[in-house]
Amino acid sequence: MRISALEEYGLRCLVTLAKEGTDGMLSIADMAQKEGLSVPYTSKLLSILRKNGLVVAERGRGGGFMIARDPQEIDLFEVITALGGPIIDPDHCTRFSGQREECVHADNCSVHEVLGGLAGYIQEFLSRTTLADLISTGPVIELKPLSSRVNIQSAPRPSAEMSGGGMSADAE
Amino acid sequence: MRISALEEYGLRCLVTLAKEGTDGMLSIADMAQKEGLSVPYTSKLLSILRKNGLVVAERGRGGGFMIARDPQEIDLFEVITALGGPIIDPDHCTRFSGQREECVHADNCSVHEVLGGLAGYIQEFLSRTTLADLISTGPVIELKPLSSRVNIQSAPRPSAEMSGGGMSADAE
DNA sequence: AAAATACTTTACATTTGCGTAAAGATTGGT
DNA sequence: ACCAATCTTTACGCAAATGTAAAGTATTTT
Repeated sequence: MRISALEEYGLRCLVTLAKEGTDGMLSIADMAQKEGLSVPYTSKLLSILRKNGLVVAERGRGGGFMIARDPQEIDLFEVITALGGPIIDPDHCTRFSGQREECVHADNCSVHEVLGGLAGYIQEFLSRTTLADLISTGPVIELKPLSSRVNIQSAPRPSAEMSGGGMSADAE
Repeated sequence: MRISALEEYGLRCLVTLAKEGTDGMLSIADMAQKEGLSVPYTSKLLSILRKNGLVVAERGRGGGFMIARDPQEIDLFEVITALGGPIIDPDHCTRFSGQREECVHADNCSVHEVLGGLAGYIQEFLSRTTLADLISTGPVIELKPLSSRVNIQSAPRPSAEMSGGGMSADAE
């Protein structure tokens, strides 16, 4: 359960483009420069965003990328989903079926249910935050309404450790 | 942003152990059987859970694994963190620094802030759900209070479950 | 048109996570 | 003691994600 590199960097690029306004344009080189990323990687990133309708591209001399819509009309759920795929796969149960064809908990799976609930919960948070919220001028973001924050990073971890992995996005 | 295999399967094993009660014991072979996983993989999973203090192991003939505490005392944040690492890395900013030594948004990073907020939000959800909530007998899990759900891929499922009897031996 | 600019696509190397396999260590029964 | 059951640890192969590289396509300027 963590943010993938594509999600992180892609969101950043989008925020940077949003700051340029709906008619401002940035080339791949510009963006790479601004974000401290390599040109090829930035290229891939913007390409994914374009294929998902979040930015529009213009080719040829003087070309570049532009945000596709008003930042207020782009929420983070759309962005994260575009870059990292769905929070919970539609084929969750076949993906995590272990050695069998079908998951042993095919029906009556409390784990799947609670994780589905979590996915919805996350979606709710992301949906009510837009790019516009991320480019407001204040030093600290004012998160929308009921964002009940909690101190993060405080679970005890006795020993040993492992890391979970991310997944990637796909687009046409 | 998705659930890793370790998180999914590890949580399932823990739930299965929780159903056995605080004095029920399951061997790796039993668990592999019950969960439809391979024996070596189950071994690794339970080993991680043990190192994180979520289960206790007993070696030798008649040995196996037992849940470490009352299911009511184990919340999902601890489980997910144990299996998949922190939602947001403490070294988030150096991990996602692009080509530079330090992230270009080192300070004043609205993206980092909102993702930190998301992590806290997720933690809040996971913290208020315990293993006990996942082994209740009702047809559908009753998620704790304010879980503002949104429709997503999780269909409600009927329930009729039984937990198989385990084997037992004495505790460590 | 030719050349320069800039996006587009495909292919590839590297790293990380997933899952398997095999050898080691500990306990209990005979 | 010895053997069998069972957890423990380490090492390995495979697949997916990360990031790079290079060749291709479109547009504008001269």
